[in-house]
Amino acid sequence: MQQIAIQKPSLVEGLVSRGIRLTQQRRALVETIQSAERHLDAASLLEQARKRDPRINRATVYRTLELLKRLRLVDELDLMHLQGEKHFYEVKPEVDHVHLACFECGKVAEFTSPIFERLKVEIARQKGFHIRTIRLEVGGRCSKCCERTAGPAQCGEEDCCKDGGCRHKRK
Amino acid sequence: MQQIAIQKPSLVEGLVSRGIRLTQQRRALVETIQSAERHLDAASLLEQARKRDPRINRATVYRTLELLKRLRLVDELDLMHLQGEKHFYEVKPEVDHVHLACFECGKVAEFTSPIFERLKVEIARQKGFHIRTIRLEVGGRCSKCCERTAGPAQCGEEDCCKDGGCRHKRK
DNA sequence: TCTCAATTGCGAACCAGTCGCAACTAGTCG
DNA sequence: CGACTAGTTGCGACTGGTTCGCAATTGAGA
Repeated sequence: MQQIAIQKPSLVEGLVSRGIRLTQQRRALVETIQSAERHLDAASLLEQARKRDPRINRATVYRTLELLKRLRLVDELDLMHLQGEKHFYEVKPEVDHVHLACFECGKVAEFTSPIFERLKVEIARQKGFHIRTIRLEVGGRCSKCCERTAGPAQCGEEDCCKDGGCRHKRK
Repeated sequence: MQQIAIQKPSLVEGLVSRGIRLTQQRRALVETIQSAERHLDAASLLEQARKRDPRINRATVYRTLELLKRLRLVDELDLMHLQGEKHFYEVKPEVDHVHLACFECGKVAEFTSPIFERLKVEIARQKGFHIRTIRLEVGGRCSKCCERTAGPAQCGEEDCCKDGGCRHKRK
């Protein structure tokens, strides 16, 4: 039996099926997001997308992201402000997942769990809240960094790092 | 039997016990956060704190918040960008809670659940991730708004609001 | 009370994101 | 196929939250 990779929903299709005009720029942006290997912020999205179509403007990036968010085709992330205030984007997955951001090495891991799904159900039921978007982000120290440095502060800040990392510039 | 209110940890104490210098400005800021009835952003925190000590400067607000975050005495929230890009702050509670932001009426509700606690344990165990901070935010439509307007879009945007609200300016 | 590292105020700078408007274009209709 | 037009884009100025460098001030230990 062949292993079938989890298919991300097609953004182009998502736009066309809603009757949204598919411009050259939107196509380039959307294809870039779709094929990205990591979470892109607006600036790197622009940079990447310009390889497909150099005419794209910064404002168009933001307008397109706004559109995609509104249509719930992409999710917006903060990744615990690992890299300043900017936002990151990913194709909205079939199943919501947790983002685990390591303050030490900067890696971002993803995690799905039936318990997360149960939590969503409980929120909806107990509070009568209709969930449109949900964002669960965790900041701390990943397993590798826990092993590698099992104690002392990495950043030189007092009272910091010792139990899970920090976001200071390294000294 | 007397009902005992859940006590928020004291920020002043938290600073003093760590040997952090307690300036007039910090005291005013910290007392303001502690006694706030709603989630404050940096600007309203400044405004409120100036009633206690008018000398406080904007930069000091940000520097103090940075300090409090680093010491894990306060949590930083986005509240799903309900009101633009600014951040909100609250005294870090004994038990982590979910923030439910209604895109319709703008109210923010809080929610604690044993399932949330179990999820944290599972993240730590399954991924070997040491959690430093966790932030679970939900955007959508609260129960009152679901009752009040059981269907049509509120914002005038097409393909929007109909199942959970949006963040558009109302037309 | 003296001392000095830590903290503050000030104002300029930064940077992600937004806006108004004229020019352009995707997709429809004749 | 070519004209039409609502929707989209590029441009560049702007906004608003946040940060920074530096000189002046201050809390708290000696």
